[in-house]
Amino acid sequence: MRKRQKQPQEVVAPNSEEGGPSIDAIFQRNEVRDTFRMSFLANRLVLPVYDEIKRVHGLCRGEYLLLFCLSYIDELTAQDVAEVTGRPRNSISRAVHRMLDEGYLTRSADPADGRQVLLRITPKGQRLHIEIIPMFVTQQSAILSCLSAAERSQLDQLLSKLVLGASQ
Amino acid sequence: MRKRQKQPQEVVAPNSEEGGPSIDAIFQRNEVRDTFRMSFLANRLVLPVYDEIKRVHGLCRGEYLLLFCLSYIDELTAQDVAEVTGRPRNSISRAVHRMLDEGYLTRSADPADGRQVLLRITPKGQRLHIEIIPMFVTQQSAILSCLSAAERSQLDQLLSKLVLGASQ
DNA sequence: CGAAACTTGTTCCAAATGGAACAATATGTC
DNA sequence: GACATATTGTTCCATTTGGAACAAGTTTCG
Repeated sequence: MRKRQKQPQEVVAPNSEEGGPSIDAIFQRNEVRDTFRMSFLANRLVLPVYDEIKRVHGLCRGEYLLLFCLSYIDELTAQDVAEVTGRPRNSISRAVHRMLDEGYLTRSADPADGRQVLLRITPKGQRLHIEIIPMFVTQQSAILSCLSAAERSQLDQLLSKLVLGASQ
Repeated sequence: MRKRQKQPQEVVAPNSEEGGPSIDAIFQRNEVRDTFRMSFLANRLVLPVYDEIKRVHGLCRGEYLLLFCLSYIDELTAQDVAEVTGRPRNSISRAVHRMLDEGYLTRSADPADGRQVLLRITPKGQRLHIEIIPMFVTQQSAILSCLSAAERSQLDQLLSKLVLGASQ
């Protein structure tokens, strides 16, 4: 009988339980295995945490990504964040206003360019970031726990190389 | 001056151009590097192709994922697809109706269980899949082109292991 | 059998998302 | 300087998305 638990994830999951269709076929026997396994893993890493962030703190993904960026770089414009996160500018704009209202951000006109507005994280925003980041750490550790230290370092190097190559 | 091209991507991109904030900081110096690099890569692999699919064929991501699943497994219920793709059932339901209207799918009552409906891909759906898949292949090749054959095989093994571990 | 509990697919609704057009400012070129 | 062009942030609107409730069918277990 079909009797599997729902798993929050994207694309495809291997499924070894009897009774269901042999879903491994999707993962094993397709032309773009790497693409869909990567997508699957990314979503496993990230989606449960975004759900939790929304549940606990009421922030949607775009809003948290804004906070995340500003946690590592002192000062950014909305345009910077749009480029960095790859989201359209209007989404950033919305997120900025929401985060301003909540007091997680400050905004100041750029004296050098009247079009731009400089964004900075507030102490309140930093506290929120510090509260949230452990969720990602936990999730990442769980997913990576099946790798040995050597394998993890391999993965680290491969990801570096790929990200560098992909962002030219 | 800030003069970078917009790149379609998620989360964060390293940015080596002078003038902008040193965005590498986000990628290099954070506690969940692997998570965000993986997310970045997944989106680089997948988003431009989904955009193209929508532009050319008018299918949204959920609709294409449905087609994708049925291309590799003969017969699935909506519930199966929901589990496999990790999307909520109502999204699948919508996608199924849309794809039925377009003639990419067929539906037949399951004689063994009156609640379920069995989905199958049509020849028209298969033709569409065959037309789309090369886009993913091209994109994946481009992203992986910076790895040697040995590194690609390393990556393959690591992804297998991770996916297996992540889907228990 | 029959009542409670569960599963499947659907509809309804509210939120998130992204494209397009827009006003304000900057830049480039003559 | 003046005009065309580009950039930034915003608003508007249509689409996508996901949670919650629901009806119909199935299973469990007394």
